[in-house]
Amino acid sequence: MSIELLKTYNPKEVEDKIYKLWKESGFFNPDNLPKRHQNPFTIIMPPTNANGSLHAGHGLVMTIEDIMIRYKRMRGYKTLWLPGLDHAGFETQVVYEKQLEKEGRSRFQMDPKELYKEILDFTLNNKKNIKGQIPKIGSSCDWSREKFTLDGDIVKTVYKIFEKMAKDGLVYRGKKVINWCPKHQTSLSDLETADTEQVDNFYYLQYGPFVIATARPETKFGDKYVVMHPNDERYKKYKNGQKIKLEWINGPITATIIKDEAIDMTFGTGVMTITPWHDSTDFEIAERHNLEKEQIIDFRGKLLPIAGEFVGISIKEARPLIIEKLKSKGLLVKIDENYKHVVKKCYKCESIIEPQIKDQWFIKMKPLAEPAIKTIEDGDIEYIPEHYKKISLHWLKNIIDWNVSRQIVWGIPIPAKICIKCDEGIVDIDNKISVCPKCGGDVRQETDTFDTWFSSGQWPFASLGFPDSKDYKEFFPTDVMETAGEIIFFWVARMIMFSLYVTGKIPFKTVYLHGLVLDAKGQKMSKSKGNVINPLDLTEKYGTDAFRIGLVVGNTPGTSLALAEDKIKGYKHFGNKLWNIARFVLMSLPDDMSTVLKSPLTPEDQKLIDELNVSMKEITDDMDQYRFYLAAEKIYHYTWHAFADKIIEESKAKLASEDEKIRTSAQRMLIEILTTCLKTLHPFMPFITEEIYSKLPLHPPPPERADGGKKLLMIEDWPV
RNA sequence: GCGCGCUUAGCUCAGUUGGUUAGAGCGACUCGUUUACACCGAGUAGGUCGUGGGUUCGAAUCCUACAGCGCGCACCA
Repeated sequence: MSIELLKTYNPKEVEDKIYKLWKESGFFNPDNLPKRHQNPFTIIMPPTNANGSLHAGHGLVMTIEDIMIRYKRMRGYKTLWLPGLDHAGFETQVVYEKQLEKEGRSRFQMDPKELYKEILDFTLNNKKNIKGQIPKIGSSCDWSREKFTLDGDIVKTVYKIFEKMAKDGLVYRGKKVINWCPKHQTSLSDLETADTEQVDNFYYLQYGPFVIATARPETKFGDKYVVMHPNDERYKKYKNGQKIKLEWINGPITATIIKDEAIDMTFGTGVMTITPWHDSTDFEIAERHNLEKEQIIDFRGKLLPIAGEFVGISIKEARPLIIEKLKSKGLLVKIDENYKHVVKKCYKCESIIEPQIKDQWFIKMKPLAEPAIKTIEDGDIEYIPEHYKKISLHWLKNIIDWNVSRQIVWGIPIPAKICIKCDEGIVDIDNKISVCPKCGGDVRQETDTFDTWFSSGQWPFASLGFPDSKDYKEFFPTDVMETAGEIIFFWVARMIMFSLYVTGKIPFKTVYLHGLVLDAKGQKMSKSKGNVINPLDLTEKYGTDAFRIGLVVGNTPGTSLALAEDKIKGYKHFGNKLWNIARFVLMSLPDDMSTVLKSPLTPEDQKLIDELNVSMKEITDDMDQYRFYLAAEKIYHYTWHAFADKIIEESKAKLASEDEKIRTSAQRMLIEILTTCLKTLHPFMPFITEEIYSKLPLHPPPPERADGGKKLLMIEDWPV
């Protein structure tokens, strides 16, 4: 054949053209696929946070999911990959607040409506930007079904489910100790705090006849209950409820003895005073004994009037001053300077979380977790890698109620009214309630928004149009949820719970979890370290195909991946190798292919085809078992080191043979192996394979093709 | 404290249900410009598979103890 291909493959010339071709074919949309595509295969894309640009992790998500979808599409499934974008509540609000800070502004000086509008503009901008970036990875998702987490129908579903939960008694609003971030001025769920070990001073203080120990003297102003274990022999002369008078930080007080089994007799002195407003253990003790609770620290992290002379001072500044005073009063017994303990911090800004009592909306989790535990234990959901199953079960079995209220504007408003008189919270999705049903008082609109995971937990069925849509009926439950191992609790476990509760079905049959994408040295990427890799820089430099297969080969699910540029570069070379293989094969073929395609194979060539089929069987097996890291490596190895290095080298003699049978057999063998390699490589390297495929002299397209004869590799049959 | 991982060639990692001389990529070294490709080809070196014990005809693979590293969860003041 005459050949017009250059010696070097140029991704830039090819990629945009090919993506356009795919998109225009309509095959991203399952409804447009040819007749043979009957059984649905569905992946809901984890909605991409619309608060920045695509990062390396997105590159991995888009690649793995596209591999799954392209493979199943070629195997004849009716494939739906539903793309989505996420308003990403708190995450986005944090990003935006940082931007405000840089501009010397603050959200606390802004009208909430104005702030909301600004963040909305910011998000919509990012959304547009990201939508332009996703195709650069080659993602064959169905853009006609794209969803955004703030779409009207999504919000409607979320409201309905919230109302249902309220009716089922799964929602309550209560005064409990919550995690308060003093910087972000919102409560956070337990998952949004990070435990950090640190070394602090541990102060032993004289409290009447007792010595108590604390790391937080600034909370001790209001401590008027002293607690010990009922079985502690050392303190058996003190009786529960007994009053004692003692000198404390700001003068004489009367303390009450409380006996409670929560006390660890072996820790410290076995005696402690409690601060129920700022500690959940203390809160529980206070609840058990019906004790008074008093706020000591305000929501900004400053001391309240109960602290007397220290009022208005921040915790950090107050602590040494208080210790100084205690010392001068002779109440400081000793200081242990090596006290190792764990403090909770805001996972975004690392501010120390200040526990506070606050009225918040909670979801009762035990009734939701139990069916999920059963389903997972029954093996209805496959976890890849499997150990995530244990991790999930462990979390589900120890689950605690979920605070879903956030004091931020960016998110879905909680549809409820709050009674101004008695503080009752009333779920009101239709905005009809104007009088408190409990006390008859006036009500105000709730201003808190939902934890973003409350709505994303409902994403698989909400995005498909639960409960009445055709899509929901056809594509739910979905097949695979592919997402980051990091959000196994935040998202995966909650989707399972929500889905079972709302639809009675599992949301997906398989969970495939990938690890973190790290930099070449194996370090976590962060803007402050300056080691962030922009995936689009790599696709620009080495081509998208090289980026994709480089990301997948050797990357076992669940383990983090060091993204080395050299590796991507290596696969660019592979792309070029493939390109030249195609050039060689095409050069070796005659202009008229009709005899070649029907030509019988010599036993020697037949053996090569048989060996190819054995390899393909193995690769198909790996694909079915989600071992893409192995499948990719095998097809790479076959193409380069079997096909190019051996089969093609040996074919040169055959092609030069005097015997026409040997020549045509070799030609047929070459085109068949090349075609098979292209098909098998297509999920990993879609652009170059599609481009080469379009140049091959092939059989006429099968008659049932909906595309009127366009030879798109994308919908060809998978070999084997 | 409880739980989950990881430890294999200089580096990054595979090794699927235990089975012949343990693999790949990158890197190193030697040779080679043969007309598909130097983004190439032919070849070489390099590992007591973290340590000790056990199961087995046979273990990198299963069990157990220990060590080192990483991560998650937890209300020890």
